[in-house]
Amino acid sequence: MRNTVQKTMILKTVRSMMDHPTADEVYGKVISSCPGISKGTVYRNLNLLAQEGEILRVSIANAPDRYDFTTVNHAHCICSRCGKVFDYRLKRMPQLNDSDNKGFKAEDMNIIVHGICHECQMKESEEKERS
Amino acid sequence: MRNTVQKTMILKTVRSMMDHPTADEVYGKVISSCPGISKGTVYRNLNLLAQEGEILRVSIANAPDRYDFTTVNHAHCICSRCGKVFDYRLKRMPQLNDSDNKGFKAEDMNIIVHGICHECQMKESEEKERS
DNA sequence: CTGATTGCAAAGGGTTTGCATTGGA
DNA sequence: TCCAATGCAAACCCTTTGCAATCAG
Repeated sequence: MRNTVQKTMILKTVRSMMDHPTADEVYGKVISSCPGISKGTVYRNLNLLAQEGEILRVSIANAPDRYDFTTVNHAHCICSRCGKVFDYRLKRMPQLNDSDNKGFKAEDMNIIVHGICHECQMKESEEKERS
Repeated sequence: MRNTVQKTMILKTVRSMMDHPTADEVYGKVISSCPGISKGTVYRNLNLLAQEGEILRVSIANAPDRYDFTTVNHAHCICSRCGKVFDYRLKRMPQLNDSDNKGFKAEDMNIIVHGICHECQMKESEEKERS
């Protein structure tokens, strides 16, 4: 496992982006500090960094994966209109319990809430008023 | 909205499969009662049926979508080894609450637990013994 | 009749992978 | 030196889509 310029810059870039960027968005930003870097390298290193526990990969069905500088597990929500992803605050995170689940050994839990973000709700009611 | 033979058979097939089949698995089964049906039709009708609320589409990151004859929302777990999907029983489903989340209007929640199923755990310990 | 639905095949998006080349330790 | 990491492009998987033909209402 080597420390390449590319890997270092990718990690630094993800840590500077607080808005759950996609691999493509990370690529778009890292290319300025690391010209000529390839998309494949970005994908490879994001995966490596996630495996090493440096960043969190947030997989969302029917949408590109996101990367999160925070590695503590928490719920996310995604807006069905604009596709933006936010942290979602739950009163309590549900507990994993293997005993009720036929010996399934749980290791990780992903919670994704689908809905409409505040901004898109505003836009929507504006559009309704106009018509 | 028409009632075609294909749509009827697809619904009947999903209702007969209790193991969270993928679109491809539904196709593999429906083709015997409906020879010559195309994969596109299966995808299209699974989507329609999910929209109509007849079945539940379970989207899982980095894995093909599954279809569930039960439409009440519940958590699922997927085995990282064999890819099988099961229902996952939680002590309590977390509550959606818009008030803590900057006006995000939550509509739906997906919970996926990743881990190893009982069968694969058994296989794994067998393999360890053998070596 | 007529437009919704089909079969087919091609396109699509996001991600991974094979390979020759490069470069860190 | 030597193998891990890179850049590039092609392959990959799952799903959707465009189109002419078909068929249910």
